[in-house]
Amino acid sequence: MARYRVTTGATTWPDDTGCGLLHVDMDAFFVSCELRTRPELAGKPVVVSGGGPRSVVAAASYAAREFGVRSAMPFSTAKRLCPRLICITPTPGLYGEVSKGVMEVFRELTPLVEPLSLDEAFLDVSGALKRLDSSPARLGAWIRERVAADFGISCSVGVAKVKFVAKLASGMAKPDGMVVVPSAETLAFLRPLPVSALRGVGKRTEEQLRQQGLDTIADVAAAPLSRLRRSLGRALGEHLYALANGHDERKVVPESPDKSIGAEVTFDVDLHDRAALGLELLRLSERVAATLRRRGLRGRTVSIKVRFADFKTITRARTTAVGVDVARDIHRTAVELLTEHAPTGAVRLIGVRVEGLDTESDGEQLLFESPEPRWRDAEVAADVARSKFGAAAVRPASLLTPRDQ
DNA sequence: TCTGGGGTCCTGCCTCGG
DNA sequence: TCTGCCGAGGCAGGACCC
Repeated sequence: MARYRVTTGATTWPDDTGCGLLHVDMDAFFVSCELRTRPELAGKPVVVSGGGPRSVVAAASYAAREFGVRSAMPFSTAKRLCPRLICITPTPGLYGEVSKGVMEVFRELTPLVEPLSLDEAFLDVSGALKRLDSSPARLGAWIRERVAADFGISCSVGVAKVKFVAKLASGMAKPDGMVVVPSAETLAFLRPLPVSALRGVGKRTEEQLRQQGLDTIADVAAAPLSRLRRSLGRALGEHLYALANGHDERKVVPESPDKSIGAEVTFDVDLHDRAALGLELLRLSERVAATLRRRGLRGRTVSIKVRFADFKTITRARTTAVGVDVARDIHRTAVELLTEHAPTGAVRLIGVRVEGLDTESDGEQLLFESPEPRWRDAEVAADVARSKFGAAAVRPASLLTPRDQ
């Protein structure tokens, strides 16, 4: 794969004709953000992690990765692998702020920027090449220089004809590199890769494919479509067959509407007490409702998620006639679901989610049906107070601690 | 190893109404 | 009036992604 790599300061450029898609991925993003104010930690094994007994690693520096530390790994495991590991707790707001700035740099090139998360985005530069008198690979190099100069963090870029190949390419470019897959070489690039490189193939599907003797993307590309449909289901079978043959019709979509908003919490120690769980549901409902109102959304379906001590996880949902964005309404439904439909037992995680979202204006007439519009006014007033005086400024009385009182 | 938190999408099952 | 069919929508669970 080394032949696709473009070295920094290159004077000759690969054939990138028809490669209008860039995937940009920040390297160890959360850690890189933190290191901007703590340069003395550069080159050391550092992770960003919550620090609680059940925390996992949110991001690991490349020095930490040399010890086998990976993101999503329990922090306790990471510490065992690397006893000298330095742990930084996440700084609220920091990553979003840096991300916003980086995305603005991307938009200097093209309005077709699709953020996938805080630290990565697809860019469709095909329409901008003429205007900028440039090529995709040159624009990729420009982005890497600008992000390093303006934000002090490195990023990796993949350049290809279709989204999923561009994303694979940026993964191979890591850290701090760029990989260009010429359009004509898409299939040759894909063929030797393991099936797990296909988007949508996780642990389970990989196992299933390997049991059928399909180990590489070339194997999947050559497999009969009917067999893939049968063994994986229609949607996934067709999806993987298309990807394996280099087809990915997805366009770069700058904005896609939210489908659901949720919040969940894992307790340091399992909770048994239903009253305590009810309070946690209230806390989570407050967070979800505030996010809904901030984004001008309401949702008709409220669901709860309960994970028990043995890791068995259930979800329960209820759809209402009226769209909600008020914590009191969300909480009421969540508690009903918990008491009426969830078995008792030690709980390690609880969550609340609101689905079936619509913008406030779409559901304006529903306002008149709302049983308690005054609660909404009160919560909106609380939003304003929080924005002025901080998140802890206003809370329901039931969430006050003895110290607050 | 002992498993976060925020999401999306898919599948299978069930119910309901035409 | 009863029955079967079918599509839509709700719901639960699972897989996956970042």
